[in-house]
Amino acid sequence: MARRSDHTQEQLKNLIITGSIKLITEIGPSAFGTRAIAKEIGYSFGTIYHLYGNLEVLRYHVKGRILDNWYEELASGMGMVGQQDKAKFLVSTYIELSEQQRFLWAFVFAMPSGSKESAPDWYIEKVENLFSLVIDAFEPITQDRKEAEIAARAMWPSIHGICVLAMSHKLEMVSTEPSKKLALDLLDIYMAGLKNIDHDPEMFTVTTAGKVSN
Amino acid sequence: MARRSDHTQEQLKNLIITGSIKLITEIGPSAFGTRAIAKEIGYSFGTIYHLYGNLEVLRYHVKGRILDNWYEELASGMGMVGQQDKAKFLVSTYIELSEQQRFLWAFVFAMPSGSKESAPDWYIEKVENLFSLVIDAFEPITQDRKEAEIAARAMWPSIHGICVLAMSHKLEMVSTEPSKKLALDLLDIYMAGLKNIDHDPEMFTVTTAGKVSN
DNA sequence: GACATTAATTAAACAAGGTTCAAAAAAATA
DNA sequence: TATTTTTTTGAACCTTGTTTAATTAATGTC
Repeated sequence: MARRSDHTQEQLKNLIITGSIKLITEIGPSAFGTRAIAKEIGYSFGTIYHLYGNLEVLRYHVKGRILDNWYEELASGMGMVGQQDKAKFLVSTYIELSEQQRFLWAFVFAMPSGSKESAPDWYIEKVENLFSLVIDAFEPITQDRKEAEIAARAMWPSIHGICVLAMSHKLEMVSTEPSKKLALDLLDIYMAGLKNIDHDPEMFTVTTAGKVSN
Repeated sequence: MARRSDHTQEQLKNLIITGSIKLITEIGPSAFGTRAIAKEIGYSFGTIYHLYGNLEVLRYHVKGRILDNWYEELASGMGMVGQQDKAKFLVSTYIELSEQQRFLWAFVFAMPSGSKESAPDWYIEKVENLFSLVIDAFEPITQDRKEAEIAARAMWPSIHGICVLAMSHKLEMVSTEPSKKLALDLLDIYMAGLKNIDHDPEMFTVTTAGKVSN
C-alpha cells in the first residue's frame, strides 16, 4: 500500500524517530535497524530510505532527538535549584540519566564504528547547547564565564568518563561505591582545588618534592 | 589443505592475534572480521572458529594482548621517572596512547554492542592490573594506599573521559586546547583539592554562598 | 608400509542486516 | 479522464558472522 494519507511527511519522520527510540529503549542499541524500525511503525524499510537516505543519517536524527529531550530535562531541572547547587544537580542528573536511560545513553555515545566523516553541523550544535548548560551551572560558583568554561571543560569529560566506565562495569571491579558519589566527590575536590589554585592554573606546578607551589 | 605443520596451535593463535592487531591498526576497528583476518594470515576463516569458537571470544583475546602491550609500555616508562612524577607521566602517556594508537584504543574501549554477558575473568584481571598501575602512580603523592586508590578511582575515569570525547571530536567544539593540557591541568587541580580537603572528603560541602567549608 | 583413527582445515550454505532499484500504487495536476 | 509526480514497496544483492559436512594431514597400530 503506497502513500497512505495516514501521515504527512513530517509526521512520518517523527514516527520513525519515536519508533527508533522506543526500540532502543526496550531492546537496546542493536534493535536500531531498518527492518525492525519499519515493522515497528507499520511501513516497509524502503520508506526509511526514501526519507533519510541511509541508517547513518537517521542515527544522527535519533541521537539529536534524544539530546533535545535531555536538554529539556536538564534545563528545566536546573531552573528549580539554587544558583550554587546547579553544578551538583547537573552531575547528579547526568549520572542518573546514564543509569535510567542506559540504552539511549549507550546509543548516543557509542563510538562511531567506521572512520566515518564527522557529525553534521546541526548535531554538533545540539551538543554545544548541552555543553553550555554545564557552563551555566558553573558560572554562579566561579563568578566568571571564562572560569566556568574551564571548569566545565574539565568536569564534563570527567563525569562522562565515570559513566562510560560504569556502563562497561569497569568501575565495580575496584569499588562498590556508586558512580554518583564518585562523581560528586570529584566535583567537590575539583572545585576546592580550583579555589586553592586561585584563578591561575597556568602558573601551578607540582615540584619533585610533591608539594604544591607556584 | 589440513593441518599444515607450518605452525603449532600456539603459533597460529598468536598469528591470528597479531594479524588482527595489524588490521585494526592500519584500517580501523571495522577491519576486525573473520574473513579479513583469515586472508591476512593465509588461512581460511574456519580455522579461526576452530581455535576461538566465535569472534567475540577472539575479540577479548585481541583486546587482552593490546592491554598487555600497554601495561608493559606504561610500567616500564613509570620505572624511569621520579616518584612524584609518576602520575603526570601516566596521564601524559595515556593521552598519547589514545592519540597515537587511535584505532586500537577505540577497539579496546568500544561499548559492547549487544547486551552481551560481561567480560571473562582473565580479561577483567588485565584491566585491574592496569588500574593498579594508576594507584601505584598516586601512592608516592598521597603517601597512603587508600588515598591513592581514591585518587586513582577519580582520575582514571576522568582522563578516560577526556580521551573518549576527544576521540569523537566533542572537545574541539568548545576549545582547541589539546587534551593533554586539559588532562594535566585537571590532575593538578584535583591534587590541590585533595590536599585542601585534607583526608576527609566526606565532611566537605559547598555552602550556598559558594565558599568551601566543613 | 598399510590401514585406521584423530585432528586440522576448508568452503559451501545459511542467516541477518544494510542498500539499491525498478515496479506498483496513490496523489496531484492538467 | 489522462498524465505526471511522489510514495511506497519488496525482490535482489552484498557483506559478514556462523554452522557444518567433507577433505586432508598427521599420528598410531599392526
